[in-house]
Amino acid sequence: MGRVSDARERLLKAANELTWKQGYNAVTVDAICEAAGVKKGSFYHYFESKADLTKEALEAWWQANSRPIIESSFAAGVPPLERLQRYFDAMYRRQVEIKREGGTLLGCAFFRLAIEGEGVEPEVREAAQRALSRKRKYFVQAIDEAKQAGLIRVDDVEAATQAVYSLFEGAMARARIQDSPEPLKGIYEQVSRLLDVAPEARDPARRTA
Amino acid sequence: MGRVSDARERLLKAANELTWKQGYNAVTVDAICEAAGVKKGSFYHYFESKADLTKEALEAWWQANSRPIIESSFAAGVPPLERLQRYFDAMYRRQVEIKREGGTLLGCAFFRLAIEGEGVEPEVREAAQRALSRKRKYFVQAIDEAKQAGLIRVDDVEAATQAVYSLFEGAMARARIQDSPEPLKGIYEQVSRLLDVAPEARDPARRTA
DNA sequence: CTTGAATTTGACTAACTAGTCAACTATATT
DNA sequence: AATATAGTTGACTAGTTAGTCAAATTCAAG
Repeated sequence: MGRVSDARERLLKAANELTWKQGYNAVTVDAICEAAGVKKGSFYHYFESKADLTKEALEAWWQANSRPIIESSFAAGVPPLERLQRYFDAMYRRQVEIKREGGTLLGCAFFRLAIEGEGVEPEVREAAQRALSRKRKYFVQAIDEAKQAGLIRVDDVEAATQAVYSLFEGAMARARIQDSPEPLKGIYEQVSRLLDVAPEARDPARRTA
Repeated sequence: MGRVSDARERLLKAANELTWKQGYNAVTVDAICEAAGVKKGSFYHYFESKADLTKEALEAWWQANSRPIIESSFAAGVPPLERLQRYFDAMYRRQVEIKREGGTLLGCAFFRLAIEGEGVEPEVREAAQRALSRKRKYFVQAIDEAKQAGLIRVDDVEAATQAVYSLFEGAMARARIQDSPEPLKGIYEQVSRLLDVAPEARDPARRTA
């Protein structure tokens, strides 16, 4: 019973866009409401607080955007190293598109928020960290499988995985800082050195044997 | 003539500490004044605005803290690869100490600020970016020298340097996010794989020949 | 068509925000 | 000791902030 509305979804979307661009503390509830075309009274009908909205917006963003992209790159049938390559490629293209559409390259929304540290409600930070940790698991699994399949020769797999993930997130963050996709170029080549990819497994997209 | 005061220095110091921990927008002028033991009227005697203070605080921090540390690691007499090793080591120890002293691991103050993007005055962001770019130059030079000295075998030096720097900043940022120095462990080993360090030049600190 | 729950609205508060200012105080220099 | 100058103070403004609320509106379901 009662009327129906997509105001909640519009608020989640607006919150994400603004927070991704400007940061948690720079974004006001009023600005989110205006961007969503929703009055403040309605805002508090749907969400308890700004922190509550942001937390839910992050989770919704993960489910609706990040997860589909990452899962299509890290699909089960794809060979482990090619998963990484696909993902780096997808992220490069995505960031270029974000910049083309919105004028600014934004990097990773979760990393952006998680790094804010104190000065952001713990519940929000935790939501961002949760998403990052889910993302990292895809890296860990792919690299583990690559090791088991003998595609990489690295000894300390855990340390190498840490490095691969740091390199990727670092490049994404630097791309944002420089407002340019440049740091994201050719990541897979660098990663293949970190993992000591066996020569016969190099450049999996082009391999024939 | 007139009286003397260290209020300006106290303000710079307080601004840096608070902004590093909480971020630019989460920190208020009132909070900075209170931490510095300075009344608001005095604040505006020394600085035009919050952005002005932050900008100057970043520059002062670079000159008084970051630069000395980086220059002692990247000293001219030190072999290029050992410079990197020294720097990673110094940063690891420093972050551990910051966490011990302040309860939270803070990572890189400039990276933290530069990543905020819109929602921070351009002058402030530019000051942070300037510091990051100065830092990066030490990496570039060391790696160039290593290449010229035949210590590394990597072909695309520029791409490798980008990766080394992304890996380092990514690890620092992740250390902050996780509030743990874990991602900073053993970075040099990973870097030496990125650079394809010649076996005879590995682990420069321990080399005898 | 009635009902009643879901949704919308705009005016409201109380706290906080950056920044201003004129009067006041201390002191280095002469 | 005089005095100009640098530094200090606290009360002030005007705008913004997150969050509240009671009344009005809409519409799905009976």
